[in-house]
Amino acid sequence: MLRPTPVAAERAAPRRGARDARAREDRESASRAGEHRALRLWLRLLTCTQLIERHVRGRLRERFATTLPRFDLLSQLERHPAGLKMNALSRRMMVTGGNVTGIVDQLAREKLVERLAEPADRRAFRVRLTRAGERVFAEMAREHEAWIVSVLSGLSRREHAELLGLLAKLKQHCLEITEKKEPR
Amino acid sequence: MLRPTPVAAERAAPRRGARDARAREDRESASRAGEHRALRLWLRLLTCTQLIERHVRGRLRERFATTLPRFDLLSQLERHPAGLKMNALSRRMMVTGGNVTGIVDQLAREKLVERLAEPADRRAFRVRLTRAGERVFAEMAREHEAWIVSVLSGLSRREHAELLGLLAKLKQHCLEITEKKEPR
DNA sequence: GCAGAATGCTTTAGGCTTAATCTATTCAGG
DNA sequence: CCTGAATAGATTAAGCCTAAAGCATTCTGC
Repeated sequence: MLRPTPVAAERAAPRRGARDARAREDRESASRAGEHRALRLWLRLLTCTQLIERHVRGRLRERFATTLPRFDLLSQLERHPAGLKMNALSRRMMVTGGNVTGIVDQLAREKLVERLAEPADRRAFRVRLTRAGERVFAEMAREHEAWIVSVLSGLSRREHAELLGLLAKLKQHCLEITEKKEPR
Repeated sequence: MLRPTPVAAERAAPRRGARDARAREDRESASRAGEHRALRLWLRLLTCTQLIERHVRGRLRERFATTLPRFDLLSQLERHPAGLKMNALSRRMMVTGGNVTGIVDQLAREKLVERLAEPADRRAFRVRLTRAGERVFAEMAREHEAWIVSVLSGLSRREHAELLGLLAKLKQHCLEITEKKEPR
């Protein structure tokens, strides 16, 4: 039971060389197979993420009339009670600074976050949760965790660990590649 | 070696019952651990997808002055030379119909796709690649595959298969959950 | 036939996102 | 000091995306 070939069924078993008319396709079959493998993996990764993301967005919307970016920003602040600067938020959320400006504007208007002057640097300021923000976020976070647990409950504890490990490796490699290209 | 507790290092090993002051935290530690596990897995999945997506978007932009949704739409059409109806595109791309309308409008303006009347149903039509669209897409697809292969090259062939299998299971479970909630 | 439901697509309003550009402030060398 | 570079945020224009509403056409059951 070392390798039950878990996805063997995916290729329609086109016995090699069985169709002369398709010789051109067969010619590059080795490298093509490798490339298709990567492509399929990427598409599946994307699909999974989108499915979960859509699920969560819908829930946030119907339960709390809010959005994922807003929730994400609040959750970053919740992990940093002293507050975060705009560029720190931008880096952690993996979005551009202009984007953060808009979201903070909204949340500040709703009194869920506040901008605090940074005495040491008059260009910058700290964004921090208000009391109301903490209360509202705690409520949302509780349900949010339940949604995630539920959506991932199709995998066993062990599979969770395996997936986490594989994604760690993938993430590390992505960071290396993209850092090389965009040294920033 | 049946369960090497792969994520054991992540919690600061609070020996059970060793700290009376933390009794409340320890009480729910089992379920809390499960929840954090799921949350961390989800965040990592999201990060990986975003890293790759951003990489690809940047490349498409700098190399072909195009965007991922446009590329995605062309690639769907490339797999269906006879053309696809709008709602089929919408389903395959996992976006709403109104969105597809806008992207097809653009691509049609650039003469990369064309709308063909559907004699059997005058409400609908087929969207199909033009010759120019085929040519342009072939060029892009070639490079795109190379980017994906490169970005996934940090994992071995075997790890690719494992990841693909785990994601298949996850995807299946997501589909079941979201279908139940939104029968559509 | 025909009324009502369903379907295919578009439009609209609003939020997210980016890249590019701008202003204000800080920093680094001379 | 003072000038130029770098940094922190905000702004802008343009594109993606959604949900909801609207229009035209087709289907269904009577």
